[in-house]
Amino acid sequence: MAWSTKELAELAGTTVKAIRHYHEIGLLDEPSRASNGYKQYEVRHLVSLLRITRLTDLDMPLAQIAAMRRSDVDPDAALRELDEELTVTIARLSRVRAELSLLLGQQSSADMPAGLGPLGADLSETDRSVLLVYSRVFGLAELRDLRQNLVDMRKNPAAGEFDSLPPDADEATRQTLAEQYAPQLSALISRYPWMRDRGSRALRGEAFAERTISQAMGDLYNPAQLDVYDRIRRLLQNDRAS
Amino acid sequence: MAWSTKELAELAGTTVKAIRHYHEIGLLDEPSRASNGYKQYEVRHLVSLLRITRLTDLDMPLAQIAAMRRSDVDPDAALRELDEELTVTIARLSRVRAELSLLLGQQSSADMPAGLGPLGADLSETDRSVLLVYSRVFGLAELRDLRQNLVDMRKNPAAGEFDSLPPDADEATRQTLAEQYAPQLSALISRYPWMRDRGSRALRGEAFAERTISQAMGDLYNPAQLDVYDRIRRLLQNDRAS
DNA sequence: TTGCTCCTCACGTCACGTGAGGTGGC
DNA sequence: TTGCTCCTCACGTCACGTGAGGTGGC
Repeated sequence: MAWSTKELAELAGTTVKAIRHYHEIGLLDEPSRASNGYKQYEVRHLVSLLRITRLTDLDMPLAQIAAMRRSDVDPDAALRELDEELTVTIARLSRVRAELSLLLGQQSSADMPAGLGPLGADLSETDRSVLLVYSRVFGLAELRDLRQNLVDMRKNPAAGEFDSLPPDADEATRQTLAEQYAPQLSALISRYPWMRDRGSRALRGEAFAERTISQAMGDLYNPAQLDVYDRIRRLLQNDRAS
Repeated sequence: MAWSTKELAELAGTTVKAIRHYHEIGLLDEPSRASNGYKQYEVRHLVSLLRITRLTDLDMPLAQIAAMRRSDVDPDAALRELDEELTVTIARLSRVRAELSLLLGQQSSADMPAGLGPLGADLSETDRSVLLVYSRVFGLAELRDLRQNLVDMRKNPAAGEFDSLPPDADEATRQTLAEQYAPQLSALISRYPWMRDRGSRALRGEAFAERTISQAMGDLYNPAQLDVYDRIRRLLQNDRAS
């Protein structure tokens, strides 16, 4: 006339396997057995099980339920702790939802740094990669300036040629490209003066930022393109020197 | 000059072990190795990894991220699905918090059925067990009536004697006890008429409710106490018959 | 030589779920 | 005999974490 495992599970609104699991970890006493080995649950097991399911419904870990049973822990303190964790979790999930709705509402692609909002469709894949790398070493404010930079540079008439520049482009071509970009970059640096010593804005130290960025450029641009950057840099230095 | 696993982890705000895990499940390509076997990560790995961490931060399962990568799934649909799950989760956690604050604020003990609020301190452990069992086969409204019943019966002058009734109590004692309880129970049944055919209120069928309750009583009361209940029942039947 | 970093197994965690294979009751 | 229930392993799931034991660079 006692309850079977399945009946107990039904009564408690849980599963047979959950009950067996509670037995395994010693959280729930095993009942006596019938002659055929079937478990015979009594009210005391249902009472224990209901306490467990109630607390697991509150997202309390089984280990903590066990601790409460051994009275290692003040029940009230455990519940308060649970409540604090819930507050944190809910806050996090709400932030996640907010970010999701940003991603969904606008066309901001998922492989752009968070916080930049939409825009990025006007950039090449290389540009987006550059932005992503920069996002790991600079703050959001710097990132916005850099994105604007990249967008403006897209509009340079030489942009197409730079993108498709073959690795073995000859010197004249590289120099011409550099000269086409130099005035624009000069203007950009005047507009965003911090770029002159961007190291000071680096989040994790100047050395790390420089290493990270130079490696990224080595990955993203071919030798000819890198040389164009180098030539631009020298042109701007001469500019300031004169 | 490439990034080490640790550097990549730092850049992406994750751990070395997470990266290795993504390699294992084929979610992130392995980079080429240096002569000493060290991994050499490039920008493309950082870009891939950042997409992964961004989506895991949104609580997207890795399997789904993989599906998105294989373009098995529409990214937007995946994000919307995520959003729906978040809505559900947040709602659940908020309900949990509400229940927690009930448990904390009032002195409602954790081994009472949920929804009954406080009160229960006036009941014996046996009574609380009875209520718990009833809570699995009756609705909340019935449960409230039953609790009131138990509280009222606590006030019966014979309550103490019933609780400590020895299993081998003689017949006269049992009969006297039954007669002390009968009028009160009679009044209670008039007050809550549904109790006369409680089976019709059972949530999961009358047979199940009857079996559950009779087994619970067998567990909770000794033979003498059960006999008292039986005698009360007969007294009430005679009452109605006359 | 010492301390630090990188590597690869292999096993652990959490709360169960999912078969596999066998037995008992009607 | 058939179908249903119960039982016990043993392994799987999810997203990694935690050592163990070995090697390389300075």
